[in-house]
Amino acid sequence: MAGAASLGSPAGLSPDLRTAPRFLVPELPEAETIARGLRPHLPGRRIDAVRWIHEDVLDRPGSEFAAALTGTRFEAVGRRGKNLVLRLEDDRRLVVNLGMSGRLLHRPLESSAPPPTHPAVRFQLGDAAGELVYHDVRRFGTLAIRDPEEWKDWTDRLGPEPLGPDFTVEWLQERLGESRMPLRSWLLDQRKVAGVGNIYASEIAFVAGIHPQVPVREIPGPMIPRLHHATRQVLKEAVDARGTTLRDYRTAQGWEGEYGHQLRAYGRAGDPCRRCGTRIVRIVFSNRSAFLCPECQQTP
DNA sequence: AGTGTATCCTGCAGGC
DNA sequence: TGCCTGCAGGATACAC
Repeated sequence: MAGAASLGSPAGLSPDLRTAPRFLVPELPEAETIARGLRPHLPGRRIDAVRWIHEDVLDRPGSEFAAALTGTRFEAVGRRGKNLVLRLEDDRRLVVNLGMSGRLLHRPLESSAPPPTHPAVRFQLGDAAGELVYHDVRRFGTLAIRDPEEWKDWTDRLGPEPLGPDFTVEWLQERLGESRMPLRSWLLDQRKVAGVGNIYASEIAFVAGIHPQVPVREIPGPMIPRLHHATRQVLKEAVDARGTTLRDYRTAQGWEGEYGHQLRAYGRAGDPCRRCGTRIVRIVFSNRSAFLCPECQQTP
């Protein structure tokens, strides 16, 4: 199985289903969407009990994990790159990396929503506030408790937030000049920039009009503001759309994101480029698919 | 410095 | 109908 067919589907499905990616990749917009969904519910809530269904997502034995959190209150809900950061009242953080299929959802005590199919960890909240459920089909996600020093070390190792003030054209220009990595690989490296995964990397390269395999130091200077703008634009649009619609992905309230319909390149192999009509191509490098328009994204 | 491979895990498409 | 295989991906470790 190669090319378009690997992300396509049998004839007979609607065009939307045929072209929309159907694999979960929670990236910055999905994490942001979940954070926004949890923010009204978690701050101030006490963790009354922690039950683990799948210990393998925890950073320590389940009993230790539960003991470390029980009785503590959530203070704030944040995000760092693709990770959710739940700050506790004692300044520790519960850092949730969603991996490939993780999601974090709040369930009120009397919820009419169907129960989660693959719960991995459940946090029972005090004051009849229901529960916080970490749900993860594939369990590539991780939940780590970090004290303030560990948190600082961890967050310092990540690159800047692409939607934050440190991600500037000047910074980008300087960093790109230091590396021979292909653009897609560079964007995926969380130490360079935090929050971009395989879906949005293809989208960003498309919007910027740059081939994903171009070594970043060879990107012409005049293209760098365009890449900077494309990065922000794609991520902002996706945040506004509440993430990409993917089979496994749901927001904290159980909604589906809308960005899947707006994808320009990812998952569209064989379909016409929305800009020029040329067929979108799927290539594989570094063991991952990238999607591009061979006309719009010629190597500079 | 960068690439490729394997690992964790599950669902699902496709072949038979 | 169902079994089997391959594939998808984030992060990481490791060999080259």
